[in-house]
Amino acid sequence: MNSQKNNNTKVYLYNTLTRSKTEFVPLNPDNIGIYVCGPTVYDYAHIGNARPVIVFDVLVRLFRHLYGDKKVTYVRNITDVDDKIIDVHQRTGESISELTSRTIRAFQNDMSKLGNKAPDIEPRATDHIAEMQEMISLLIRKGNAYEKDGHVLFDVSTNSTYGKLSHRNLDELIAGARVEVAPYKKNPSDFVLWKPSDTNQPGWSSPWDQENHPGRPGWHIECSAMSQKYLGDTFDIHAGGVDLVFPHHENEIAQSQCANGLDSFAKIWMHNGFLTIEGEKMSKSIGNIVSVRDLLRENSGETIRLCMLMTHYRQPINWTTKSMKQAKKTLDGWYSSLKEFEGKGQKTEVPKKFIKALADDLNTPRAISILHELSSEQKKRPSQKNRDNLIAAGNLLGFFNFTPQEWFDSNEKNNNSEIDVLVVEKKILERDKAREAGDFSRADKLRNELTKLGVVLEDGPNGTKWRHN
RNA sequence: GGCGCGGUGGCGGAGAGGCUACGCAGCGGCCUGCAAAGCCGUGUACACCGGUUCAAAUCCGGUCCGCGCCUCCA
Repeated sequence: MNSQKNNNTKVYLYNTLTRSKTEFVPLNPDNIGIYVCGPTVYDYAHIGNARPVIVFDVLVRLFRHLYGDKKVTYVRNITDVDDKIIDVHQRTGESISELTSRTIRAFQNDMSKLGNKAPDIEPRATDHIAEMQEMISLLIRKGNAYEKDGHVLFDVSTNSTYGKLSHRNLDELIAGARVEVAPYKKNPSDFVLWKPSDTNQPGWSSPWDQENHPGRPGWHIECSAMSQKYLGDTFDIHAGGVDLVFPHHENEIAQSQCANGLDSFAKIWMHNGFLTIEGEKMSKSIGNIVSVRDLLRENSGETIRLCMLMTHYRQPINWTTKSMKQAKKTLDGWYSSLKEFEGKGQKTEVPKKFIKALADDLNTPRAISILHELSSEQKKRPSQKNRDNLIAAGNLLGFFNFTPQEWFDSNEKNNNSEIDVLVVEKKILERDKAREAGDFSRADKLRNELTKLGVVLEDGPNGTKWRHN
């Protein structure tokens, strides 16, 4: 319905390339291209993997709202060839194709539960080996890459602008190199475009095979090849976690620009901040990896999403159960303000200031404060219009996918309580009788019993309602 | 060592030269048989030291602390 939008909301985005916030001007307002680095599929997604997905889902929603549903192409890749995948395969014996397709399904399922819309295109690296090989050949022909012992390496010294994204210069990189220099590298900073596989590793035949030994691509080349295929040589936005700035994105830029021209490739680079768990880095050795799957067992996807969006995307975020509780409480409040005038909602314009907050480099915390305002307005002066406003704004962030009834009912499940509804109803009836009879001490006793069970009673003009605490 | 980010009230978290952020919690009140919800009101803040300015949490310099990347980890 909103395929054609005209509006004059200016969007400002922080660009890692320039280290500044500038007005976003689409290369082509009829087709805005966004490429987000997706997961390597060797294990269930953890909460850190979810951050870019949620954050850039909001960006895509905003763009669709401003420019029209059909005017945005959102690509998020899937890395399904990688040494970590091979490791898991060799450890567990599960075939690589089984492991990756199972993990992809789980990822898509988890992300959808977090309120994320699927990307338009979700290309898999292994479906694009030919495109990668083509780009590698081109780089060799142009003199930007060389072959050595079955490896193809990118020759960083041929790229005068190398380091412009991460603001490093080659001399520093060489001087500060902590990595052992592989014997086949001309320069310590050269990186692999293609490498030979052992017999027990997945491989594809290539022009660089030695004695018919197949090989596999290096990490960075897939994003260069796939973004080019689906978004063209030059497109609007490339995004991912900050940790990808170097070397991944730096290397992508080097490959793509050497292949397609120095002014090609993504115009704006966006990076979300890092996430820690209760103040510590998430790591296997500490054993504090929090999977989305586990969180979803006890929390609604909307709660997790709100918790994520309460912090601005470029800020570091510390993931705690405390902030999850606060997010849950906030959503309870919003949903309870939606109880009135339920039913025939109307599509309304999303309040301007809400859009403006998001258009200011995705300022979700400010957008959320406006949601509070709208919710409070609805509590003070309930009306269909106020309700619709709150819903429209919330929807744009991916909230309010439930009715209030569904929302509060699901609390029950998430609390995984063993509250017996019949017992509760019976006690409430007893209490009502006691109250009518003026036996308030008995009424209070019954209330206390229910409180202990985690049931909150709300006496209103239309009788007593109850909900889970 | 190099590159980069950050330190805001009890907690979470925006803002970025002068104007209440906001939310949670707290406190006082209204309402209520009592509560809950809701409403009204309210306190506490910009790591430290200098500087620029009529005015600095916001700009500049320095110090301290925390974190990330430089290891195909988002």
